[in-house]
Amino acid sequence: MLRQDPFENLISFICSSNNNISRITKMVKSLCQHYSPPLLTLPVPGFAPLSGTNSSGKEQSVPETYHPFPPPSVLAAPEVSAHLRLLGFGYRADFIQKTARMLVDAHGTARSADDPLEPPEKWLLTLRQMNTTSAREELLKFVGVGRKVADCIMLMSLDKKEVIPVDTHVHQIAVKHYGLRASSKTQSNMTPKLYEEVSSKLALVWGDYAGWAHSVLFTSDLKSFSSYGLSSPSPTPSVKPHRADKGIATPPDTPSPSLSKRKRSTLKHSAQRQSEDISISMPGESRPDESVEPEGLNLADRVKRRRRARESTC
DNA sequence: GGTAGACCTGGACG
DNA sequence: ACGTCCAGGTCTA
Repeated sequence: MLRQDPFENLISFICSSNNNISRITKMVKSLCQHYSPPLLTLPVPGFAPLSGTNSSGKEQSVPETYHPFPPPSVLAAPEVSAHLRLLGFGYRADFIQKTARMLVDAHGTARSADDPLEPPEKWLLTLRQMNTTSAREELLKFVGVGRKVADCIMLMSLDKKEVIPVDTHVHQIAVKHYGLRASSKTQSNMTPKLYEEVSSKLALVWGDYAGWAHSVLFTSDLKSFSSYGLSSPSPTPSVKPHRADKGIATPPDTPSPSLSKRKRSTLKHSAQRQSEDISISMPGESRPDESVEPEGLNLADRVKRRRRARESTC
C-alpha cells in the first residue's frame, strides 16, 4: 500500500511480533545505527530541548544522524544473532539473522558497483508480480514470518491491496462493527482458523481495496493514531511518548519508522520505480479474492512444515 | 489438524 | 519498590 522497501519491511515486521510500537521503533533504529554507516546529519525539525540553549540564550536544535537500513548481506552474518540479543531484540534476534541468511543463501550478494540493491532485495521486489497466494507462500518460508507478518508485508510493500492483516485490533473491529461472533473460549488467542474467519468476513465486506479500509480502521482503533494528523488543542510538547498514548509520534501504518530508509538508490532508480508503479499497480488486475480462498486456512502451517522438512533433510 | 505454552523486553498500572 | 500485565505473533511439542 505504501510501497515501503520490502526487505526493510520484512525485518521490521519480524520485530513486531508480540511487541509494542515504541519498542519496535527502537529496534529498527538500533538496526540502522549498528549495521549501516551514517548517511547524513540534520537538525531535528522543531526540536527545542529545555536545556538546549547556547551562550547567547538562543535555542539550539540538536542534530540527528540518520543511517540507512542495513542490507541483507550485513544482517546475515552469523555473529549478528548474538549481538542483537545484547541489543535487546530478544528471541527475534535469531529470526532476523536467519531470515537474512536464507535470503543471501538463496539469492547471493553479487552486484555491480552502481547497483543500489542486493539480489535478495531485487528478488523481494519481484513478489509484486506474483499473485497473492504465491507471494504469501514465499514469505511464510522465512523464520519469524507467520500469516500476520506476511500479510503486512504484502499490503505495505508488495501492492497486495486486498490483503487484510488480522491482529487483535482488527478482530475487535470485526466483532464490534461487522457482526462477527465473538470467539467463546480463547478470545484473546488468534488461531489460524479465527484469522481466516476474520479475514474472509472483512474481505467480503470491503472488497478489492480491503487493505485500505483495514488500515483506516486499524489506525483509528489505536489510541495513539486516532488523532494523528488532526490539529490538537495543545501543541505536542515532547518527543517522548506517554504510556497513556501507548505509542509514538510516527506516521501510522508503519512499524518501520526509520527515516533512515536506505538511500543508496539514485534518482535514476526512483525514476525506474515510478514506471514500475504504473505498470504494476494499474487498477483492474485480474486477480480477485485469492486471499480468501478456503485452502489458505492452513497455508502458514503447510509452508512452515515444508521448510522444516527440507531443513531436517539437510 | 488444532491447540497450549514459551519466548525477550520495557513501560504502565495497581 | 515490586509484581503483573500487555504489546500490531511465531514456533514447537
